[in-house]
Amino acid sequence: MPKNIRLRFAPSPTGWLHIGSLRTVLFNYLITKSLGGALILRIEDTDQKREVAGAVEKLIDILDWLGIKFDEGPHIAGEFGPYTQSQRLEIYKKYSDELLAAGKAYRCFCAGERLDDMRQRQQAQKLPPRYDRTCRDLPETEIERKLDAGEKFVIRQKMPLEGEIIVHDELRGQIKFMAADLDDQVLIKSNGIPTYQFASVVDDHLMQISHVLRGDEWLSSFPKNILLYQAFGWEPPKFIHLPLILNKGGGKLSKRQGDVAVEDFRAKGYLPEALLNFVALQGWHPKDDQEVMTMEEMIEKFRIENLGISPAVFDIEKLDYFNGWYIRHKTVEELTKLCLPFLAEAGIIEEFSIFNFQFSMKFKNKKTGKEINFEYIKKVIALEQERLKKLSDIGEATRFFFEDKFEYEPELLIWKKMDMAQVKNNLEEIHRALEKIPAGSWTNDSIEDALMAHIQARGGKVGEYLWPMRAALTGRQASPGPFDVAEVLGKEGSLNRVRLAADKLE
RNA sequence: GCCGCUAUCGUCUAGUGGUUAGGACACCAGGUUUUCAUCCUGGUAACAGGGGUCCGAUUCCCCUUAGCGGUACCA
Repeated sequence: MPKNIRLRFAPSPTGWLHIGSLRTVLFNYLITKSLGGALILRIEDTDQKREVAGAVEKLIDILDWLGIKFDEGPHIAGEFGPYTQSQRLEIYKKYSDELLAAGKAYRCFCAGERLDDMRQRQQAQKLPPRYDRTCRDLPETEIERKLDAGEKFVIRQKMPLEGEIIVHDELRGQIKFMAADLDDQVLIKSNGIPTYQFASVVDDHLMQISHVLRGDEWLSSFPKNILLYQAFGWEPPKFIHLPLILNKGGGKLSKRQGDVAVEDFRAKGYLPEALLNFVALQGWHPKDDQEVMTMEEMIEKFRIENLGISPAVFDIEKLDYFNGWYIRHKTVEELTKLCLPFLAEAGIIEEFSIFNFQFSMKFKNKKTGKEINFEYIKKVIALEQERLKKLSDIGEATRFFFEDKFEYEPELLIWKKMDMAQVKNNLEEIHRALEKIPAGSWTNDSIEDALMAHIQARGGKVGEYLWPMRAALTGRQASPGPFDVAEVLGKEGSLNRVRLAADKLE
C-alpha cells in the first residue's frame, strides 16, 4: 500500500524566516498540494542556547502572511503531536534506550575538553577530525561504575567500521559514502536533549513523513540518517536535497547583508505573491516557461522532477520586477489599503489602526492636520501604481500630493532650451487657461482638452507648456502626467502651484 | 586536509547524441509619449578547460579547475 503523502517543514525557532527556508516551505507546500497530502509544521528547538522569545509566534505569523497553511503543527494540533521537539523528550529517551539495548549506540563519557584538544591536534596534523571511539567498547562493569559515580555521558551512534553506504536522493540519484569516513555522531547530548540528527529521524518516522525536503547542507549527514533508519529497522522516507541560494557574489546569503529575512522584505513592501513567485524560480522551472504564476498555478504545474540541483544566485532585480508586476495587477482599492501603513511610516498620514480605518475611512495629514479621505488617497495611489516597485517607495513618490509647500529648484521648470522668461510666460498662460475651466468639470479630460486647444491656438510646442506645468504641479523630475495630477490636486490647488512656480521665475 | 554536491547568456533557467542552443530579469536601440513609468518591437549576450566514447558531443564517461556545503554535545 502506498504511503500517505506527508511532508514537514521543520525550522528551528530563530525569530525570523530565512529566504532559503521560505523556498523550502514553499516547495514542501507545493508538493503536498499537488500530490494531495498533509503539511506539518514541526519546531526543532533542541538547541537551548539559541532560544529566542516569541520566535514560534513570529514564525507562524509570517507563514500566515505568506498564505502557507499547515495541516498539523503546534498551533493547530493533530494526532502526531506534540509538534515541538522540546516537548518530546521522553519519546527520544525511549528510542535511544532501544538503540542502546540493541548495541547500535553507546554511552560516551569522554570529557568535552579532551575531545576539543584531540580535534585540534588532528586538524594540526591535517587529519580528519574524528572521535577516537574510546568509549565504543567499554566493558559493562566500567559503564556501571561510571553511571554509579554519576558521570555525565552522551549517547553516540555506532557506525559500521568499513564498507560503503549508498544513499538515494530523489534528484541526484545514488550517492556513495565510505563508512570509515563517518564519525560516531552524538545522538543524545549530555543534558539529555537529542541532537537534530536523532530527533528529526525519530520524528520523521513517528509522524509518518513520506518526503523529506531539506537544504543541501544536510547531504553529508544523509548516510548517518539512513544508518539510523536501518538501526531501528525503519523504512526511510524519500529524500530531496535542495541546492543553496547564494548572494550576488556567489557566497552564502547572510543576515548581515540584510537580504535574507522574509520579515525584512515584508517591511520593505514586498508582496507575498512576489516573494513566493520569485523564490519558486530559484531551483524550479515549470515545463511551459510561464514565469509569472499564482500559487494555484504553481501547485498545478509543480513536479518534483523539474527541481534543479545547482545553486542559485539571488537576484533582487528580478524580485523587484515580480513585485512591480503584482503591484500593477492589484485593484486600486487593494493597493491603497496595502500602502496605508507605508504612508503612515513616511509621515504623510497619521498613525492609524485597522480597527479605526474600518469605521472612518478618514485619515489625518500628519503635516497639516487636515483630514484626508480614503478616496483621495486612492486617486493618488492609482496614479503611482504603474511605477511602484516596492510599497515602501510610496511615501517619497506621492509626498507632493499631500504637502502644499514643497521645495524645488526653479531650473526644474525649464524645458529643454527654453529661457526663463518664456517658461514664466507659458506658466501664466496655463494659469489663465486653467482658470477658465469650471470647477464642476475639473477632470483630466477637460483639462487636457482646454490646454491642448490653447497650445494649438498659440502654435506652441506641447513640451514647452506641459513640462513646466507638470514640474510646477509636482516639483519632481519624474511623475505622473500633468492632467492626471491636476485633477487629483483640484482646481484651487493646481492654480496655486502654477502661480507659485511662475513667481519663482524672474 | 578529508568527504560530498554543483558547473548553459551578467542573473534565474529550458533543452538536445545532429537545434539558427529557447524563455525571463537586467542591459541596449526603436516606437508610443510633456518627464518617469507602463506598454509594444527589435537587439547584444552562454554550453568552464582538457581528454576520451562516437560518423558526430553542450548533451555520455574520466580528469582538472572553480564555487559551495560538511567535517560540533548548532541546526
